[in-house]
Amino acid sequence: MKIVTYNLNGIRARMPRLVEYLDERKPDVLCLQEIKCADESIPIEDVRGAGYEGHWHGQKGFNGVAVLTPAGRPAKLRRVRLPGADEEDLHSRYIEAEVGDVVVASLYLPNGNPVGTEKFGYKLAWLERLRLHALDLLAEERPVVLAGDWNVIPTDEDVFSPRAMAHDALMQPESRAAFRRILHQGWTDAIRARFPEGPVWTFWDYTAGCFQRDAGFRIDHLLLSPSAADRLLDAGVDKDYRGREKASDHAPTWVEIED
DNA sequence: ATGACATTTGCAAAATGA
Repeated sequence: MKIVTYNLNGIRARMPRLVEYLDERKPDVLCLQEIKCADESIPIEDVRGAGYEGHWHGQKGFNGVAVLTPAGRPAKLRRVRLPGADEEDLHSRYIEAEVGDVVVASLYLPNGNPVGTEKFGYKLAWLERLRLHALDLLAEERPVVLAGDWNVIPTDEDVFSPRAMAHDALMQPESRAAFRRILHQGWTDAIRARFPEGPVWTFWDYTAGCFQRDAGFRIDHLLLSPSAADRLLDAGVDKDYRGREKASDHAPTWVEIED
């Protein structure tokens, strides 16, 4: 079972890449982020045409997440948005579904820049809400995959230049500590389990020729619960999609677990 | 410190991103 997370940066602008990906890689589950589109504007017929169906949690202009599965093997929707006191949070950043015996979440963490503003506070608060929900998910003692754009660079190994990014919200000590607090509940970072060291990038900025000089970082993560980690077969990044025409700034990042 | 570039909204230039 191949589970993929792909921050599209606009589903309408990215339809050729999305359909291509479904055709070529045929993922069992595709978690999308930043579809930047209200539910009623999603090009759903083109997704159907590629043989997929989805649960959508869109938003006009920005954010927006989804979980796609092949038609005829529908996922069962479990929830949209994170639980928590923050009922005024209208950002579409979380959706959770059940695919076979596996729970899969597609999440889009707040970026949090600039540091020192309410945006950074919102990021940390969101991570805390996610931490609490992740505990509940672990308590179910079943295979769970937390897949998405976490907007956290976990360590200095995960960025082309720690110095260049030193003041970015993605790698502040508070962001990293919050990520670790979740990880240390008992989750396995699938990419680091497969590639214990060295650079593995999932994002390359559009500016300054970052992709051409391979100046990227790792912010798209798939966290596996213990029983999902027991079934880990492989993981990777489909980097070639980042080099194609009209590419997203993120590359599809995936894990394969025993079916 | 700024902007490099990209997408969306709305139809110019601002908001958002990372």
